[in-house]
Amino acid sequence: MSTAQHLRNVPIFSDLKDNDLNIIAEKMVSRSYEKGKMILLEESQGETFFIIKSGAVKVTRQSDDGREVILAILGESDFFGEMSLLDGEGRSANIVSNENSEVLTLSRSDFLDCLETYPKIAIALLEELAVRLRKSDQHIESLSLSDSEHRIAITLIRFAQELGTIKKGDVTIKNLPFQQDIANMAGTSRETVSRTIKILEDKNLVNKDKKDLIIYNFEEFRKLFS
Amino acid sequence: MSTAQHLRNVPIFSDLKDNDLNIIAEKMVSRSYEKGKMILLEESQGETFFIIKSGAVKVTRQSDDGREVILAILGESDFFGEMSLLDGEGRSANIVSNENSEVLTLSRSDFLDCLETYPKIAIALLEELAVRLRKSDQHIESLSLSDSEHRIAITLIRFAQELGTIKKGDVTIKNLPFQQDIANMAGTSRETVSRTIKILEDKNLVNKDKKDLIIYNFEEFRKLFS
DNA sequence: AATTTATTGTGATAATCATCACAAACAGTC
DNA sequence: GACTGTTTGTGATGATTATCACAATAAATT
Repeated sequence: MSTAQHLRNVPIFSDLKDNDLNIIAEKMVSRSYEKGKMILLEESQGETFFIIKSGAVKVTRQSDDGREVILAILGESDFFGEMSLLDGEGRSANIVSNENSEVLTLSRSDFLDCLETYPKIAIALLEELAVRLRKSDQHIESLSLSDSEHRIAITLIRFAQELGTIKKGDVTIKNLPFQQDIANMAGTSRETVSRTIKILEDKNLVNKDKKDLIIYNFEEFRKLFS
Repeated sequence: MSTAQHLRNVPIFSDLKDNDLNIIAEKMVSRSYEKGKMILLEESQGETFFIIKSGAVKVTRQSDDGREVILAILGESDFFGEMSLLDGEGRSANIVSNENSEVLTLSRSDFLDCLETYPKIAIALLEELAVRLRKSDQHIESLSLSDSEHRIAITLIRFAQELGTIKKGDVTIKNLPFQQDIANMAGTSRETVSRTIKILEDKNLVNKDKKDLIIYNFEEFRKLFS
C-alpha cells in the first residue's frame, strides 16, 4: 500500500483531496521498530509526528522506582507525538513498540505547516484530541472511584473496544495483553488482575482460553461496570 | 471591561486583530451563575462554548452513588464546553459554579465558524488541549502509582500553580478549597486529607492558617512529590 | 525433547486507607 | 451573643489490596 493510501485511513487526513494527500505523503518517512524498542523517550525533545502503519505501541509514564502506568495502547492508523509539537513542551510519556511496528514520520515543521495549510486537518485533530481527553477523564474517574474489580473490568472493556471482534453480542479479545500490562493500565497489581479475572470467570461474565478472552454479552457487561 | 477586552486575555483569542476580536465579541452573550449552581449537566447536549469572565467553576464527574471526582477547577479566562462541540458526543462532565461567576457564551455554530474562519484559533486551541491532556496524563499517573500523601501533595501543587502567589520561594494559596474538594481531586477521603495536611505541617513543609496554606520552598516541595 | 525463561496462579501477611462516629472549631444568621 | 449549620480533627475498626513467596503453566531456545 502506498503512503498516501495509508494516510487515507487516518481520520485526521481522510478529508483531504488526493492531490494534497500525495503532497503530504511525500514528506513522510517510513521507519520500523522491533518489539520492545523504545520509540520516544520521556524528557527528550519532541520533534516528530508519528503515524502507525502496522503494529502497536504502548504509551507509558514511569515513576522513579521503575513502576509504569500505561496510558494507552495505540494500533494501526493511530498517531502520536503531536503533543509536544503542539505546545512546545518536552515529551511527557514514553512510547514503546509493543510488537514489530512500522511507522510513518513527519518532521515538526512539516507537521505545523500542514496545520496552517489545511485547516481541516487542524479541526479533525481537535476532534481527536477531544476524544482522547474524554477517555482520560473516564480513566481518572475510574481510578478515583472504583475498586479494583471495576477498574480491571473497565480496562478489559477498553481492550474490547480497541482490539475486539463482536459475534452474537459476545466480544472476543484475541491476544489479550499480559496481566502486568493490564495491571499497569488499571492501576492495580498483577496478582489482583489474575485473581479478578478468575472471579469474573466464576461469575460467568468472561471466559479465558489461552491468550484469548471472551466477554459474554458485552453490552450487559459494560452496563455492569461503567 | 468590554467583551473584546476580556477575550484578549484568553490565550486562544489573543493572536487576533482587534477587528476580528470585535466581530466575535458581538456574538457572545454574557450570563451569570450563583455559587453552587449547575452550569452544565452531564449527559445533556453540548451546544455552547463558555469563557469565564469572573469567578471559578468545578469540572466534575459523578458516580451513580453520588461520589464525585473533580477533574479540574477553572478560573478567570479559562474556557470550557469545547469538547462536545468538537467531537459531537454528549457532555461527559458536569460544570458547577464554584463561586458567583460570570461567563461569556458562544453558540455551537458561531464557535465552529470561528475555527474555520480563523485557523489561528484552531491552532491555539490545539495547544491548549495538548496542555490539558498532559495534565490528565500526570493525574492518571499519580492516581495509579502514588500513595495518598503524594496524591494530596500533588493536588496542593496543582492549586499552588493555578491560584498561588510566590514570595521568596514560598507559595501561598489563599482560600484553599474545602478538604472534601481536595479529596475528590486526589482520589482519597476527606479524613485522609485532614490527617495528611497535618503530617505535612509536622514535617514543616507547609503551614496552614485558617483558609490559607503556605508551601515552604515550593521548588523543593515539588521535587519531593513529583 | 530437554532446558531455560516468561507468564500466570494462589496462599499468607501486612499496610494503607475508607468508613463510622463523634468532638471541636469556625462561619453565618437571628 | 446565642444558635445553627458547615467544615475540620481524630480515634477505632475493618476492608481492600499490595506485597512476598513460591508453585504451576506456558513459551521460547538449545
